[in-house]
Amino acid sequence: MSVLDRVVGRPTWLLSRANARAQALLSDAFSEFGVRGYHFRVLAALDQDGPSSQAAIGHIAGMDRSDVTATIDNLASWGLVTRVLDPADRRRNVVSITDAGVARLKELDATLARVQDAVLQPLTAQERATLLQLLAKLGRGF
Amino acid sequence: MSVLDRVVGRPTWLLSRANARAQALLSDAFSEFGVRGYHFRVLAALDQDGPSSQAAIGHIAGMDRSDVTATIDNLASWGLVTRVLDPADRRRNVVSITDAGVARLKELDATLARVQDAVLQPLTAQERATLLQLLAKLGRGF
DNA sequence: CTCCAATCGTTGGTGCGTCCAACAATACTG
DNA sequence: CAGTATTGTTGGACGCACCAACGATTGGAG
Repeated sequence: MSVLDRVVGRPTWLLSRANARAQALLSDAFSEFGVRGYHFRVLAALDQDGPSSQAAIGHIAGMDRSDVTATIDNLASWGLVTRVLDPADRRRNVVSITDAGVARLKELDATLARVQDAVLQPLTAQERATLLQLLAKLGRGF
Repeated sequence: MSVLDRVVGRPTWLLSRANARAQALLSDAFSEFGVRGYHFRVLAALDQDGPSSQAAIGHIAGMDRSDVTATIDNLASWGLVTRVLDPADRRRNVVSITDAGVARLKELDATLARVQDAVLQPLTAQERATLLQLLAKLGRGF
């Protein structure tokens, strides 16, 4: 027995276990590209909304501004995004995804899709739909 | 729109959101006692199995030995557990929960139960049962 | 009985995701 | 113009989970 009777079966425990497993699969898959969740989220935000300020990226991707800064430091050093001062508002940077960034994002997208499938693998199609619906209900009220 | 179309609805995202919400409720509730999840898990392990070595606690509670050490440092300094060298095997410590520890655990147990309810509050009884069952399936294969 | 392998506790470090406080530079408002 | 707000950056923190190394100790193989 590897876990406590008092804890096993508790919703908070089951949620954290299931999430831990999903995140492990995800970060494993992403690590093959030397990338973390933050990198993907920023790339996806840029692909979706086009060139944006870092504050806008943070808002869209649900990240703190300071974390956006660090993440873009990485992405820029890898040539996946460019960061230039906004001439119209010199407080802002205009961050844009590069061709290499789009290509990498495409790979990450495919990887992400595979991970979703691996995560849900123990469930039938019916169960998957039910689970997602219930999780969505649980998520509202953040 | 606060989140990415590409991410919302994805199982990994929903899981992490739902889990984040649950953990936030939990750590909020525990923080009123100045306690974290590790403290609860160690106290619960000791209450369940009686005086144990730190290695046994780690095994039962699913924690790394090093984290057990740090957690017991805290609990001992708060008077919730005692740690004495095992005369029968001087590599081991025998860790025991104190009366104060039992009392604290009782409070934490009640708190934990309230949190479970708060987490599941958006769901009907039927939905709760279904969710727990599906999460359990997902958790297997850790 | 000796030597080697295994175990225990401890220290110190890594990683990820999340969050906060402070600061200088710049923009906007009254 | 004065004061307020926003932006990016830096540096730090937290919680949970891991890992590597070390000395001390024990147990087993020969």
